[in-house]
Amino acid sequence: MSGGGGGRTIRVLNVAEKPSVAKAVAGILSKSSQGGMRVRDGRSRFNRIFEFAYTIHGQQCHMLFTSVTGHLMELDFEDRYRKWHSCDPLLLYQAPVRKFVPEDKLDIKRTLEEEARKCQWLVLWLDCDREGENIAFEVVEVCTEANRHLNVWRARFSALIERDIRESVQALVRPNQLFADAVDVRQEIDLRIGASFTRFQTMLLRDAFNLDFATDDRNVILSYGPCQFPTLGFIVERYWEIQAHESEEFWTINCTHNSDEGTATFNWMRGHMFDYTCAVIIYEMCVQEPTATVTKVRQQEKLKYPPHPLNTIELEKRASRYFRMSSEQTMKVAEDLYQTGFISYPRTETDSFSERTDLRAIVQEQEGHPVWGSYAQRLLDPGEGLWRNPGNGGHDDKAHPPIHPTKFSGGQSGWSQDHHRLYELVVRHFLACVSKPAVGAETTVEIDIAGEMFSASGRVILEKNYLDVYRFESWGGSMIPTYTFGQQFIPTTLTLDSGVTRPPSLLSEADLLNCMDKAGIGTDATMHDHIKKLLDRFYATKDSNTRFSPTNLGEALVMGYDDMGYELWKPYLRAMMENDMKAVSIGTKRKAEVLSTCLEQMKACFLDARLNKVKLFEAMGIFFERTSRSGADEQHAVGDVVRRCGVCQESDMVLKRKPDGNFMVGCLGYPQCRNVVWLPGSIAEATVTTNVCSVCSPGPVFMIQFKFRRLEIPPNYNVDHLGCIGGCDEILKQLVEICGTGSRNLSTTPARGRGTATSSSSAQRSNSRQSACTHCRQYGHSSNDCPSQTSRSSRARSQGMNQQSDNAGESSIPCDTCGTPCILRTANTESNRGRKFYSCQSQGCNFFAWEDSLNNSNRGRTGPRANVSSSASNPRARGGRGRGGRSGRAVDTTFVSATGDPISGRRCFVCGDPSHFANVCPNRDT
DNA sequence: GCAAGGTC
Repeated sequence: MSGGGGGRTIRVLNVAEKPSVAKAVAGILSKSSQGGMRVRDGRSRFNRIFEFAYTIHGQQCHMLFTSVTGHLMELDFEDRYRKWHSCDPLLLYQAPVRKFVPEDKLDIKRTLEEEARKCQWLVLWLDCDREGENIAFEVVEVCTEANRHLNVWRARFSALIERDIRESVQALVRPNQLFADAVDVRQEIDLRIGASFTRFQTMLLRDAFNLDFATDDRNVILSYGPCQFPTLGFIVERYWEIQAHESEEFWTINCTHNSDEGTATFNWMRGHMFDYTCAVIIYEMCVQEPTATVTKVRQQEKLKYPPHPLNTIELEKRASRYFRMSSEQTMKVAEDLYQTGFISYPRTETDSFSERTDLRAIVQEQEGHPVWGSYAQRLLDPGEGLWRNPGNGGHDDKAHPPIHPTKFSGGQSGWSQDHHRLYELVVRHFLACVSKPAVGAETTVEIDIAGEMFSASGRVILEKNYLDVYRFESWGGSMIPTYTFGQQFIPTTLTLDSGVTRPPSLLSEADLLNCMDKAGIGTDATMHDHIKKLLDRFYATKDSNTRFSPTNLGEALVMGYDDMGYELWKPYLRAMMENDMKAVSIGTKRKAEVLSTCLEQMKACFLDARLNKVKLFEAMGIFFERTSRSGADEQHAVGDVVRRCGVCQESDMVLKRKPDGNFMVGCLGYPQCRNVVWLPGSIAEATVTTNVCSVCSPGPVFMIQFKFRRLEIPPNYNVDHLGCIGGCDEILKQLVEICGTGSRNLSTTPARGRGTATSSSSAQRSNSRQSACTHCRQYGHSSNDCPSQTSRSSRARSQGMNQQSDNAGESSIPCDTCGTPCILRTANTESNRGRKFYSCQSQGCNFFAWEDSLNNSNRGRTGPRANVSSSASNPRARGGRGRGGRSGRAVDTTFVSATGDPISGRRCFVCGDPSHFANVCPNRDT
């Protein structure tokens, strides 16, 4: 870059990612400025503008320093795709998307525009990560729109430290388009996958099952997201592992030895054995020759190092572990402490301090604290030798330092207990980081009894060092007596003890954060959001011990996708996306290429999931009752689009077949929009074609290929007719006049002469003369004939008995919701293998019913609760989900012991009583 | 009404 060094002062607009950075950088740069720094408000009350003079490469600059608050723009679908019923969710894989500045950011946008118009340069001070680069381009877009002549620069800084900042402003570079592209890719993929799957599974399942946890299940959203689902996956996987665990007995030999100096406990170096017989043989050998010989005595100095400097994930994990504080609450409190200046920025990946940080100054501030002040003093006293430069955790986001105290407090009056705890954790953690490790002396003694090796160890803490201030950690010490190599002794006790294997614990919040961190799910700033989302969505619960279990809903959803064979609930998808993003950011893959490949794959996956929706139904059916109502969502499943709705102007009109077999063209916006076009009742088949009517507007209006029933139309009309519902089709109008519409064919009274028109508006007028059904509020039938009044099972049952599909050999029933034939299929999942079910063949329809639930009047098999208690269909009892339990070990083995006595399995070795094992034998010590 | 990512 060239400074120019001309006499003219240029105006430079500087933009940071957040107000605090704008203030900090402006503060640093204006320090030596002659006129000092002026502050004024922008249009947004949070984002103030700092002004001062500065010289960049000899160029006199009038610096204006302001900020945004994170992303300035949002990505969403274009308006016509934003309503849930506006389109088939499949379309969301190609629906146009747009970036825009949302309402609540318009103030910031106006400030940027106003200031940009008066400036010659724009310098971007966004965080130096991919998201920051993307935000930088959002700022560029807004600013260059207002002033095309702006010279755009990027400042790269690794910490808000004077030297860094002063260097970076003299070494401005151009913003990195590739970094921003990578984020564009992520945003678009997240949006399309999230919205399509969320709409799909919510509309599919919400109204089909009684979701007993929700007060109003109409408002429940069954969301899917590439971060929230893998997070749920971790919880479910652990839960299944626990369910699948089969406890197993094991045996171990323990030895103790009392001496004048105390007691040593020696552990069997084989650990434990699952084979009782083997364990007994070895134990007998030891008992026969019990003399122990010391084979090794090792003394070592051991160090216990203080933790690395604190980043967000560690803060959340430790607050959860030490205080049982949720990650969400931790971040809330940390944000508070940050806003009030007590701690540094709390969203950071960085766990090593820059060499330029004045660590001693931070310690110095704490010297006056009544509790840890004296420790801080010791740290700064060279005579104590307690100081140690902090370790490097290996993470650096290049934007923020590790979390550390920035202002002394002996406790503020307005602080909650959580504020006190968190501040204390941050301070003690920082003091620990710059302290020497604890030092211990560890002694290990190994002995040999009849060829079996045992070991004991003891530890003495020599110097506590950082443990003096970091009260959250401890380092247990235990003494053992002195032993010498070759020394021999007779053990005080030698026992054969039994134990049982235990399943792993449910995941704690710290475990969960760990899993997410390792798998790259979410960022330091969002991980707690994903966890909270699982609780908000009723996918998981957290107990008082901060341990997570899946709810029935969470388990059912994961099980459904798992049964489909998809790993949508595993972290691989996110990992793959992360790899692709990385590739885009370094230029080895192109943005468009990654987007199209990934979306193509996800679209195929979405289509397949939709075809296999029965798996989701099965899984949900295990935990929840089916509803008797057929919800509006289900009833108005997507059909082929005929035209845009002229009434609501928002949704599509689609061709549908009603339960009575008649056709109609209805608006997907139902029930908000009730626009409908009734068609003649004499239609046998109707298919939307790709032909567009050349007459009707607004277009396109896709024409429909009709096939009429010969005997129901006059002989001078063709059976086949390519028609239009836009109002231009005289033949269709005439047939409606002659045959009536399907809507009235349910009624026993002849419909002739009452149907009038096929255009939307006149159809509405015509319908307005009829009264709506009092049950379902639909027109076209009375409440006596309302399909929703007949129970699904009895209707489907009778239909199922009376109707057979025309397809050779295939049994079918008309779909309860859309009338399309439902083909009888056979389940092949573990839980329901061989069980028959009906599934609607219409791609957009969700109807599903077990055959036995339709045929058995007592519905015995279908009660979901019954399934839960049945081990055959209960996935919780399946085993094999996780690591799988071992099969029960062989018992009642008989062998002859060293003493010649027969010994059978599963009895106490000491007294022979089969009711207990040796470790609890009352006679053991005798 | 949907995601995840910034941020107040």
